[in-house]
This record gives sequence, structure tokens and C-alpha cells, in this order.
Amino acid sequence: MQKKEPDMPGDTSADFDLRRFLPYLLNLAAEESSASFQKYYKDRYGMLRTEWRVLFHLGRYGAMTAKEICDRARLHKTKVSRAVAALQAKRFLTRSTRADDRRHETLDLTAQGRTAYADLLAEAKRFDRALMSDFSQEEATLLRQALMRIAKL
Amino acid sequence: MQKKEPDMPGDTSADFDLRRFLPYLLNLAAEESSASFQKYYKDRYGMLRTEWRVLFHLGRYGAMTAKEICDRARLHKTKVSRAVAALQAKRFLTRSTRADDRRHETLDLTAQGRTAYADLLAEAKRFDRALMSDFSQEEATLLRQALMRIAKL
DNA sequence: ACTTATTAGTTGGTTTTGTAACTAACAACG
DNA sequence: CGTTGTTAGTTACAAAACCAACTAATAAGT
Repeated sequence: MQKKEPDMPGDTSADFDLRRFLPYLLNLAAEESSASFQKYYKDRYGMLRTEWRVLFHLGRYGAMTAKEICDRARLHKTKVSRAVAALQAKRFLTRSTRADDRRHETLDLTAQGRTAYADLLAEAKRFDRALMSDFSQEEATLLRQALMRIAKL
Repeated sequence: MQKKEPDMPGDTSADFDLRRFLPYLLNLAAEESSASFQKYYKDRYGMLRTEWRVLFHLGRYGAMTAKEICDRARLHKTKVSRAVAALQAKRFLTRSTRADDRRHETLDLTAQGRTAYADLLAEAKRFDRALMSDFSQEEATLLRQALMRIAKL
């Protein structure tokens, strides 16, 4: 019935290496690098990945609405909604309904939130430097550009 | 209180661009590329990501035990256990307890499973070619090597 | 004005994952 | 043998993600 070495009739496996398949490889790399960085925000602040992303968006780019975060961070609104609620519970941000359009809520970090951001920012920088130290300047640039192209950024 | 442009005292945001932060960027790229490929195995075969990975491991590297898949694919045993159950329910694989050590179960694709594999393999190849066509040969090689290094493969 | 659409955001129910405890089979050591 | 340890794999329960339906506010069309 089946051969030990799987040589398919028609289309062959022979020239396909799963570990070189980009979606797979990207996921492994993403998981690996996220796993290590996750420790920081998880252990210190009990944050989830989406919460971290929201915190960083507000910290880096200033006060904005949940919708803007959705668009910029490519996150679904339910995810953002829950992350915002969690960050608010941690007293890391405040919400204020906008007077001109009461559907919008402007989100803004509290002093506490900004402290956490600054702390995690320092870690992020350290982390990025460490990761990038494995690569030459040219490699790093090319890698980032390639990833941005794939991510359609 | 807070400035419009968030320039932190001490450590500054100024030189930090979230979209260049590798764990973040890798995740965006991984999500983007997975999302498109996912359609194939999800729509045609109702498979989940882990199921796809298991199928491909068996298809590409031949019959093996769940543990071996765990190690090779870097998946937790519970995930694999469930994926195997799902693939078995779809009649894509069979399990056979090994005579010499009845703890081990050798997993093997059925003809149906091999057909699905061959189909998805062809898609994967097409998909990879399309993705890689955006890059020169050198870029593609460098990208893969960089990702493999990050993924610790 | 009044009906209909859109938009921002939330909530509820289901699916998927993660974690830890569990079973079954074997191995190692007294 | 019989205890203890280890390994392969499953299961149960909690946490998280996903999707669809929902509210509330505004805009647009008649």
C-alpha cells in the first residue's frame, strides 16, 4: 500500500521542506520571540498580549480611541474592548467620552500606566537589541523590510 | 499633566517604533501569511492549524508517533492529541499501538489523508512561490535563515 | 421629522487553548 | 517481585479567542 519513504505520485513531497515554508516558519519565529518577551509583561503586570499592545500604542503614539487602536494594531474590536477594560481595572488608563461625538471614547494612560509603559519600553529595547545582535546591520534592515512587506505594513 | 507628544522623562519613546519591534512585527507577518493559507485547509477540510501541521508532518516525513510530532513541530502533547483525534475522525489517519512498547502509537495517513496532503501540498507550494516572488533569491535565503535562527531551528 | 444605515463599542455563547491532573505501560532498582 | 520513577498519551477544568448579536449615538435619505 504505502511506501516507507513518502514519494507521492503526481506531486512530490521531495522538494518541500516544511521548516522552510514561510507561514510555518514565521509562526515558529513569532512564537519563539513572543514567548520570551511575554514573561516581562505577564509576570510583572499580569498583562495579556493584547493588553500589552494597547498599552504600547497609547504609550508610544498618545491618547486615542479604541477604534484607532483596532486599525493601527490590526486587532478586532472585541479584543481591544476587553483589553481596555482590563487595563482600566489595573488603573493603567482612563476613558473619556468625547463631547462632539459621544460614541467615541478617548483612551489615555494614567501616570501608573505610563510608568508601566516606560518600564516595558526599556525591556523591549533591551530585548530588541539582544535579538538583533545576532544579525549584521544589513541583515537586520533587510529582515525588517521583508517582514513589513509580508505584514503589509 | 500629559504632553500631547509623549516624550517620557528618563527613557524615551522617541527612538522606538512599535512596527519595527521584532516580536510584534513577526506576529503581524505570521498572522498575515497564515490567514491567507488557512483558508485552504479550513474551507476544504475543516482543519485547524494544529491539524494541518500534524497532517504535513506525517505526509512529508512519514509515519511517526505523536511524541515525535510534538518534538519536531514544537507542539504541546495535548494539542497534538486533540489534532490526532480530529484527523482520525476525518479518516485521515490510523493509529496502531506498537507491539514492542504499547505506550507508543504509530500514526499513519490513510489514502484519504494522503490525498488531502497532496492537495494541500500543492497549495502550499503555490502559496510559497507567490510569497517569495516578492523577494530576490538572496533576500529569500537571508529571510529564511534569519527566521530559522530566531526560531532556533 | 422619521425611517434606515453606519459607526463605536459591549456582551453572550461557543470554540479553542492552556494547565494540571490523570491513566497505562514500561524501566530501574532494591 | 514490588516499589518508585518515567514516558506516551488522554481528560477535565479554567482561561482566552472567535463570532454573532446587541446597544447607543450619529449620519443620511426621503
